[in-house]
Amino acid sequence: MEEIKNSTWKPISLEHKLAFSVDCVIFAYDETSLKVLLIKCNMPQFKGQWSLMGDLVSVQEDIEDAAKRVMGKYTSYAHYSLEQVYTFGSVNRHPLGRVISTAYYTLFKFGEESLRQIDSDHQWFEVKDVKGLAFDHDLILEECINKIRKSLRQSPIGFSFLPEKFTLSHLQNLYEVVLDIQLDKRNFRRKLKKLDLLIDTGETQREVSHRPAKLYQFNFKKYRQKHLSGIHFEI
Amino acid sequence: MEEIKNSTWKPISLEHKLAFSVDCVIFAYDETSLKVLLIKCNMPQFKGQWSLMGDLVSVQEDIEDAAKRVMGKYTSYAHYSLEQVYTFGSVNRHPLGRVISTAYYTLFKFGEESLRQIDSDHQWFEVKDVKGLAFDHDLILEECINKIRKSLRQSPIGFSFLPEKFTLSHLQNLYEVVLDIQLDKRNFRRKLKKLDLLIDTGETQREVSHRPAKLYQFNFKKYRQKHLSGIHFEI
DNA sequence: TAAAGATATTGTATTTTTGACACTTATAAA
DNA sequence: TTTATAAGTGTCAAAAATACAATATCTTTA
Repeated sequence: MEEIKNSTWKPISLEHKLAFSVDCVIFAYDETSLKVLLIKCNMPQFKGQWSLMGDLVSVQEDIEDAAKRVMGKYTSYAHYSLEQVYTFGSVNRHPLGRVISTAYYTLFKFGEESLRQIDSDHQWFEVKDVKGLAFDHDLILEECINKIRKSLRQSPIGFSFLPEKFTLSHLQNLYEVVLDIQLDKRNFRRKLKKLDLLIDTGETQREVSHRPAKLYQFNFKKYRQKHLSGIHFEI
Repeated sequence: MEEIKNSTWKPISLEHKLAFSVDCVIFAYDETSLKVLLIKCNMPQFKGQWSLMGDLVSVQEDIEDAAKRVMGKYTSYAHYSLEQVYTFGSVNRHPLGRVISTAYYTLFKFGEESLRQIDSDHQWFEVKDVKGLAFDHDLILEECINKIRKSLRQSPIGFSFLPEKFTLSHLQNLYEVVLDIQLDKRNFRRKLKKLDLLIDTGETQREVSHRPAKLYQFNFKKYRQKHLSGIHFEI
């Protein structure tokens, strides 16, 4: 391997070679709660505990590619959002040695094709019930939840949770569940109308035993235009 | 060194040992512009270019401690804010090998003791004039500027730029310079009064050749209380 | 086929917040 | 005492946020 030198131009020592990983928080939303996918930790130090999905990053791999690779075990990640959240670098965060880790999260689309087969070592949990994860993963999850809540209000990531066409009630429910708040139906709809970022598809729901709702699509193109002109988004 | 195993319990290979650095963006504000401290890059690949301050993180060092160590060359960092911004992990971002780097920024207090002696290899630049930095530092700086602007509006980081006691005009000027906007004096003051986070010290400016302004302090304690109760801050 | 059940859709009145705008005041210097 | 300089202050109109309830449309069931 080629030699790396530090800023004072001395050859890099072993002191400066360490392991680097990505930890991926896979969120999903099922109309009643925000869920996170966890895996059973097989390290003796964390026997019986669950952890986030993660893996070491190889020297020839971009960290974002590593995150996509980890996500890719569970879904066709290309369709989903992927956000870097924070990098955790305490010396003792990993019991087997120095591992710095960057956390990413992604959102699973509701109503589309489901996960690739997951074995009994994997399980979905409601985020509000999660506690006692291995490593510093409680902290990582907490930061990711904070970030997703902030982003949900200030960017259009929520639409990644929903199918391409959705009703206004679906959208409102998503906000209520993820943010854990109650919203007024009329005020919510007025706000979205003023944002002017939804396309009325002209279609309505099928096979529901009540008045069918109109289906909308998010207008990503118009959003990007507004975003580039510095127009603020807030729900 | 102890052996690290990856998630499939095979011994870790050299493929998973790499170098990790921190890059620090040191901002300062001098009443007329937002400035950033840069250092001349002494690598032949970037001859004549400037770069951010950074260094490799050693295996026994927390990444935040490494950032403080880098900052500490220039100031008594303990008093200053330190924010992690983003981690840059492209395979080819460093010409001498694989180096993943986490970016931090800090804000220098205006009007307090100045920098430790900096040599001719260091220089302050107005952020709006900076271009053509070494490595991917243009990108890193851009991300830090975006973050600082966002944080300035949504958290009380601006006060880290100011001396403990400041006038409302100082504060307004800070917002105008860093955000590159114009603010109405009366509306700005009304907003701050409603936030109810400033303490009137009872003191006024000394030795100014005009009507002396009142001096205020930021009420960090009250801010923390409000913040914990989920009350939103926005200027 | 009529009634019941379920969810969708819509408007108004009140309060709060924002944005635009100009004069008076306090101090130092001339 | 006059002048220069920045500090400090209030109102009106528009926009946004909040609180609140009746009607419409579809399916299911009696």
